[in-house]
Amino acid sequence: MEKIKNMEQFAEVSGLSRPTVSKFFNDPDSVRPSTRARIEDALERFDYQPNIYAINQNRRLTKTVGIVVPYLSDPFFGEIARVLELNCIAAGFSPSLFSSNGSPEREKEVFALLKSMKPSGVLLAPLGRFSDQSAIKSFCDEVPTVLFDSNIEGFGRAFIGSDNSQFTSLMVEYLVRSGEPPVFVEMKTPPNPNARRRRQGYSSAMEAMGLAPEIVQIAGEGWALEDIGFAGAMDMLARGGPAGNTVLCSNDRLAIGFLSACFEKGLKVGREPGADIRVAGQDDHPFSKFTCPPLTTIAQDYEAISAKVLEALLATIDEDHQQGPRTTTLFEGKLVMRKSA
Amino acid sequence: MEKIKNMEQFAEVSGLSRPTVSKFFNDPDSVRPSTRARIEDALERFDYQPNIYAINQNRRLTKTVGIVVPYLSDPFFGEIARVLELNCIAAGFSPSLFSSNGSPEREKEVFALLKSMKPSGVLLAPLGRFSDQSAIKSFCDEVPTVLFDSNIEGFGRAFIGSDNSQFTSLMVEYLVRSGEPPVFVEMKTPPNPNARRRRQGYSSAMEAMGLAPEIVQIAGEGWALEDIGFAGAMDMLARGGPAGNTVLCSNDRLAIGFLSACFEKGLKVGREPGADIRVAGQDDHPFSKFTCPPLTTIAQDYEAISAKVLEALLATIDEDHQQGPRTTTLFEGKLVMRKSA
DNA sequence: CCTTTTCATTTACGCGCGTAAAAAATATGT
DNA sequence: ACATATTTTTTACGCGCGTAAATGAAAAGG
Repeated sequence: MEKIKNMEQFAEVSGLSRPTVSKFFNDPDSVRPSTRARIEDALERFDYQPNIYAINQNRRLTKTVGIVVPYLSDPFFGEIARVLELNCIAAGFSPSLFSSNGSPEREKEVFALLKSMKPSGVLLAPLGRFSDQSAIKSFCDEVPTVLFDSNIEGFGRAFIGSDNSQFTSLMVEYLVRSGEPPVFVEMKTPPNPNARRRRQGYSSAMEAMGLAPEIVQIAGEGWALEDIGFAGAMDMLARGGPAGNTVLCSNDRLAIGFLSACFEKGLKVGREPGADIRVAGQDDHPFSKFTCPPLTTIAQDYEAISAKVLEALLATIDEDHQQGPRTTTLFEGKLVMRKSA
Repeated sequence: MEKIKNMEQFAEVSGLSRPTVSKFFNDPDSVRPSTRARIEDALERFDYQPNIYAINQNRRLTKTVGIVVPYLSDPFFGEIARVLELNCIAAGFSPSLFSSNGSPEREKEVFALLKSMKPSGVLLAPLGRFSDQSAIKSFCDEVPTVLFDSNIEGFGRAFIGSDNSQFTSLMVEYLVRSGEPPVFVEMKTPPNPNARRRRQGYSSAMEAMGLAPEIVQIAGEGWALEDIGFAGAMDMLARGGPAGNTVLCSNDRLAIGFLSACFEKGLKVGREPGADIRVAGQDDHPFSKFTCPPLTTIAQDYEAISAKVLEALLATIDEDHQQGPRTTTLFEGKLVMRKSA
């Protein structure tokens, strides 16, 4: 199979003019079916693909979509990045994936990179509390950005996420109905703003039921949430355990660490008569199904969220001239009853 | 801060000529310190960054490095991708991350994309058995590629991975020394070639100790390894369990599913006197530390592997003219004794 | 102070493609 | 078969930058 180095040559071997071929690559349906067939035929016989750099240089906007997640080795973000990538491809875009790696500096570098890529749009899950707010602001002003997972009020053209207070109150309701009211366990300095809403959701749900909220804030920095949950739980258990026999963790990863600590201490986790403690989480982390016992949690609908994220991006790309108002979409969680609570 | 749209204008405001500025951006040290200072000063006052597409169009090779992993929501690959990304940046490259998503078609698409990106090199963890071999071959011929995790003999300029048979024999030795000899549990049709070497390592280690290897192959396709491990274990346990009280899983993810099934069946896992069964894995998956009980496994040295991967890439980039022979580097695993076996 | 070396500037071309306008060819309807 | 609408070709320009060669200016050395 012969190598062809530019569109000029390819046009020649396919017996057409370069502008026609160019038109084909921008949209195969924009040329006559017979012409299209000739090009596709030539594509079989010759090895050619247009130079993406030359293409993108002349387009004001490229067909690229940036996807930015705060931490790639967190399976939650790995999974949502995977689904977003698939959706982008299906929509005819070329996704470009970045991880901030938990570092605000890296997040800013990614912004600079993305700006220079002139993407059609960016799907951004910001670091949250640690993000350089002004950097995010100026980025969102320049590039059509849809925020997900972690909201920063007023930034970006849309936010799609979970209704965190609904998550928590749903779980609190279930836990209270089926046993003792839960103690809420969270990090003292959580890296992301969802945690705050979950705490608030917990407090108001408890108060609405005439119960006194009880919150335990455990120490620790960074993204090793399981370690933090484990250490926090060991600490709590060493001090006589939580007040009551039920714990609601701010997220599944903390809960996974908590469960591990319970096992270490020989506590039987679950809702059966002989059990010592109930532990619940939130997020339906990919691994929650396999903890021992399997973790009762609130499920985020990954597919629905990422579908909506892309929908929002497409919407903002279309109406780019007459910008509509910023929209916020919150998905409700579903209770996933497993054996831990 | 004024916006500047091209290098011409930027050269003007910094009082230099465009070629000089161009030289600076290619290597800040290639211009006189005083000139460098003037440019960096102008960079503070004006908002300008060169158009990456125009830059890359004229370079034969870009400063990009492609990273391809088979499945991004697998925390193992998430973690190794994260570390590789960091190393690339440190080496002055701009990493571009792709996931094959478990699909050979997607893998080929990624190859096409990468070819058109003219990267300096590519770090590739192929899908393995399902990969289109000829596609990988032609890709490796065209782009300097370093394979990792999963080897395909003869392809790429180097392979860096784990010494899988060492992993297994190390674990077999430990298990035999500390209790009954293990039954080996693996998928009937594992997606990746490491599994085969682990099976072989198991067999030869057992035979070397005068023991009869016993292999259980469980059914299942795809990348939901925990589910497959769980179902396989449930099946085995329903049929009276493995021959003996010790199970060595081909990898940690299967083991995690296996542990979950044991819990479901009320079996006590561990090496203490009262335990029913011992379960071990391989890989030291990020979550193995938090299973109940924590999983005894063989640790891969992520940092060492990814450092070596990048080193190999840099080597092949330098000597691009006089290609040395393909090198293979295998890292030994370390036994991580936790409580499951 | 003058020569040599180093660095910067000028000039000019090319990369591979988008894209616009006008002319030519082809398809469509009657 | 003709007029009209659609598609394709021709021609021509521009994008932002790399890069090479020749010239000019500044730094270094004696």
